[in-house]
Amino acid sequence: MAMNAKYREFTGLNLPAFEQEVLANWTEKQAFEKSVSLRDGTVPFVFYEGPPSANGMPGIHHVISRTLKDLVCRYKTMKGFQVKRKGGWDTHGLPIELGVEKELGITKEDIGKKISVEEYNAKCREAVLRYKDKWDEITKKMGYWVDLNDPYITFKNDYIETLWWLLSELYKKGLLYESVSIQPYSPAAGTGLSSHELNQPGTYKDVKDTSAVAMFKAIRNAKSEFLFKAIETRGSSDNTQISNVQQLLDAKPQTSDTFFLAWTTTPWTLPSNLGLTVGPNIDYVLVETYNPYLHVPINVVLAKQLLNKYFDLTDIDINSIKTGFALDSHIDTKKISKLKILAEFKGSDIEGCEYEQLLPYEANSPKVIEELTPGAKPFRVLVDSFVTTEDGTGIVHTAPAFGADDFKVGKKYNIGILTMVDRQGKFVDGLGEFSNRYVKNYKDEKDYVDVNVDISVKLKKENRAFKVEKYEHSYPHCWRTDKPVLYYPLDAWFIKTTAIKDRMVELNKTINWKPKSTGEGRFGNWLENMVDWNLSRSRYWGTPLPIWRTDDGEEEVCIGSVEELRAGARKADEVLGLAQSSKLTADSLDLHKPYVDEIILLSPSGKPMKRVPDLIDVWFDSGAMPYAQWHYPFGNKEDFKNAFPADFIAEGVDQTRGWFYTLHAIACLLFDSVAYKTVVSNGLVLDKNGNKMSKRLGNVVNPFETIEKFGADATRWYLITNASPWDNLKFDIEGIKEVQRKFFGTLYNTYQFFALYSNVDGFAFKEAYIPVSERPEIDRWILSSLNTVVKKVNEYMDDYEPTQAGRVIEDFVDEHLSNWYVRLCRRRFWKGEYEQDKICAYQTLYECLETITRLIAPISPFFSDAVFQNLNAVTGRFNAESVHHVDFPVANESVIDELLEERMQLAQDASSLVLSLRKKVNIKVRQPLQKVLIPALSASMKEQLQKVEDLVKAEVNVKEIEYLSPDNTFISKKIKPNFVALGKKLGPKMKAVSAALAQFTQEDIALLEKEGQYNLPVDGEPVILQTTDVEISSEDIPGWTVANKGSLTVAVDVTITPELEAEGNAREFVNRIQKIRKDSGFELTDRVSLKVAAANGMKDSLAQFKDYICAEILADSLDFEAEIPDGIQIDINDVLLNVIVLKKG
RNA sequence: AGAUCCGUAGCUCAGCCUGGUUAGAGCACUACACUGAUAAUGUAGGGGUCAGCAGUUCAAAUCUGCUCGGGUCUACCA
Repeated sequence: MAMNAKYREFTGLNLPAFEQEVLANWTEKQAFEKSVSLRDGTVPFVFYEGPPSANGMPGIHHVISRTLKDLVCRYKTMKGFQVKRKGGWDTHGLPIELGVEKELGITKEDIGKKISVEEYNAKCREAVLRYKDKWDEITKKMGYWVDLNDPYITFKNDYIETLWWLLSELYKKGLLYESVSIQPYSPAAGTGLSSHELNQPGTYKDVKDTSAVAMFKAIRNAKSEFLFKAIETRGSSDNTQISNVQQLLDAKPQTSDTFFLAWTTTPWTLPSNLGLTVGPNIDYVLVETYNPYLHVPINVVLAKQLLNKYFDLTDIDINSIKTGFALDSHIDTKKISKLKILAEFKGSDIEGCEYEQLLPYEANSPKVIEELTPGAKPFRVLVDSFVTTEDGTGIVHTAPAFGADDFKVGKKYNIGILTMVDRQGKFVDGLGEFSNRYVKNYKDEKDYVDVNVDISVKLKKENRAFKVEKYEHSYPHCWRTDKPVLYYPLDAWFIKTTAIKDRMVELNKTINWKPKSTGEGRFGNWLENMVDWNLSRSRYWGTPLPIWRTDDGEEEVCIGSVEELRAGARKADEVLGLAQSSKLTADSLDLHKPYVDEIILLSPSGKPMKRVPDLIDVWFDSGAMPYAQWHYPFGNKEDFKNAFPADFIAEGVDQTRGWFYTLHAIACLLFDSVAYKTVVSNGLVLDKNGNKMSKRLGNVVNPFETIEKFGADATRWYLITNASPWDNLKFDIEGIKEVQRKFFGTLYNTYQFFALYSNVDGFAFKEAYIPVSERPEIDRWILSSLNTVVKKVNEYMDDYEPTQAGRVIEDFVDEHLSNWYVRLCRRRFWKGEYEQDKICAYQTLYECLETITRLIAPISPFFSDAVFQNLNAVTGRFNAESVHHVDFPVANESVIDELLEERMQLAQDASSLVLSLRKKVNIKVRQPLQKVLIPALSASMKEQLQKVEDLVKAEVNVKEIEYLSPDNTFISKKIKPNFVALGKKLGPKMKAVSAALAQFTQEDIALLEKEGQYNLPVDGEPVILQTTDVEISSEDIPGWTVANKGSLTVAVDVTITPELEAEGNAREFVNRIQKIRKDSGFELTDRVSLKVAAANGMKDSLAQFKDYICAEILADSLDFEAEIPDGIQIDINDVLLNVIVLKKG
């Protein structure tokens, strides 16, 4: 390795420039590839790259999740693992289709008409990697190391073949099945809608619909007998609340007609009604009342909690209403004010009660129902927990075709299914006056008459409507046609994830979720409430479902490989006389539409089979990447085995039910394994005001600009340290600037400082490593702190807490290394000869810098490598080309000295206190003072302070420190309770004791200290206080200026004696001369001669400290002149004098 | 509607798990210092109903419940 003699020095901190240089260096040396290959033979650490879609531009939110992924991979590499990172691209799916349609100015309906499926898909394929260049660029510039030479691409035949294999495995296990599901459907557009489409802005609109409370007439039989009995006995009568009900009470039952009330906002679904659903634990009541439209007596059943929606119960507590309650008043005319409660019961009590069909026609006759669903038992009361008492009547009109819940409960009770609306959105034939009418105005008819109103009117007339009104609610609309969506039964293929739900829950518990709550809460709940995975998509650009079946649907096959397809096609060719094989050669093969749809296969009985038209959910594509990226099981079996499951994945929290779920589901289903052991879900990146970034708001941050302007490292450091990855990040450019200035600026300064003096002294770590124990206190201290930091950073990184790791490092660099170690040690670097102490200082600072570069390498890969390489170029301590090829620092526990770190904290606090006192009395630091007094509360405290005494004296410029022993009576003390200890002991007496302690005199405190305990009577009972029960600290030293922080108190003797003043003058003078040296552009080592014209007092001061002055300013001579006309005038403590500083030689 | 995260100084965040009496830091602002690291640094100052309410406790930013506000995901259902 080429060695440099000198450390490289820079003219300024320009992070982007650094980075370009480092990038070129990486490319040239193939640093990434080497970082992987250097770990050949070591334990692999498996990482999965969640494939981004390259049909859109990368945003700043991609930078954060990729930073997270990158830093973990870099860290693990430095920890000795081999971390391969195969990249990938997600290439299928709706966003791509939509993008293409927008570009071509077409809609879905035009596919197959204006443009062939073939052309359309070719366009999609083209669009898919449109921004790949931009992605590659951001990947490179942000320093994300991922292997993009051989990425997996989801549209490739090999990739799809693995998907087919997985699907065929599922099929073999009986986990892939076809069924009807209720999906959002747009009759106007003639297509099903995905949840994504339904979540487009503006699809949910507030609309006013005609809603009806329909009356379903109960049939008297064994199940419902108790209701009719209650009508005959008219309830148990005596719980009357309101008078004037004699009439009601005396009358015989006027009718036995009994109705279940059920509310709907879509009356058009009523002809398809097959059931009524009640909640098992909801309280229902049977009420005698009358029909508000026809004024005929009726009995109705509804949820008790919803009585007041229909009945005038002003000021009456519903819960107090019991059977027998009667009311006949006229308070609110809008509601019914005449009722009697005849019975009360739970929903489960009326399970199975039958009722008459509400709107019987030819098309929905029992005969038709039986034909559609043999054995179906419709028109019954069902029980399910989805029913609430939020709205309506607590009884849900159930039309299985038009609601997911309805479908589910209908299936449970086998009530059959009626779909009285066709795909155009109009009623089918055989529904009397409603036949062929559109259920919503789908065709923009000018004189459209709302069929829902007509249905309601009919119900009213027939004593089948209890209440009809306009109801405003939010309802989804098709984002393309703006027409209301309806939920409609469509054929779809499902994966039976519910079959292994328990196993998925169980395996999830073994996954390390960051943060934990996402795994337990969001993901855990999602698993608990899982439904089967609806795989089908009616689209064009995606992975085709590999199922072929005969026209009669009797025979079907699920193809699991290309070879199987070829064999099947050959067989079909032979028997059916086709020539398909040419479409299936390696060159011509394309497993997309329309090509695969053209392949005809042969059924076992010799019939042709066609592929079912569905594509599969793109989430299956990405969830299958652990297998498909290797083309498993068709090749690379070893690669797969070594890379499953993943040790670590990371994506945005929005992927919880996306990628995280599909990975988990497929792995559980087919491999009975988790797909990943640790998953980090990061939060969103918001703008600085906390708004979501969106193109519409124009608050999107361009990651290219950010990185070019501030550098990738500053951006990465900011993203990681500002907030935990899983918290949302309010992205503010100012924050990056701060990181740049504060963290990188400081580190850069520290390096520059080191390089400057090392180059002067020729330090190259050639000397033997000086044992830490032989180094000065402050060196041992910074090395102890450094190792403490190393220890913590390792712990945090192992725990996937990079934010904490970064903050610890940041704190060390700013507070300890720069603001204390370097500041206090500056003289050691530029004073004196190149001997032991100086070498100690160089070795110590070097070790700090070198260790820090390795610690920050995962988070800030560029700057760390630049500094590391510059250091290593001179010393050659590592045989490595890059910081990313070396090992991560491991803490040397033997160097960690907690007492030392503690006393240095004392020194820092003491110095800070003295400086603040100096400030208070306006004495500058350059003016020496004689003495500082510190009360030592214990022997150990005194010992601790003595060890750092010299540092404090130098830092605050005082001559001596004097300690006051604990038993002196000179200082006044204060006492306060040790709450933790006393609270446990005293409990409720705490307050009294606390108050008593506040009243303690100096004598009381002294007594307690002397005796070791104190008898304090509280409420007549004695309380014995031990010294450990209280905290005593010094407060004041009479006659001194004091300051304190915690238990540390310092006092300063502010008397300036003539000697001190003279020394102050001398130091002030040195300072001025140094400034002149610097201003004159002298080198650090230049020797000078000095001429001074000073007056009496000042002259004496300077003469007295002549040796000191000459040593400080590297002067060979200091001569006093009477007058120097052309000298430089300087001001020493308000005295003006002239000097001349001449460079020698 | 459900789940989940978040709410502490003008801004960005610690502290909360494990309750303890003056609630911290950085940035920004103001003033004063310092100066062979200088696009730095120190000291001091102002700035807080710890979102709100209730509870548990001798003691609550911290534990519990509810409410409000913001984000995300899921759902939208009579």
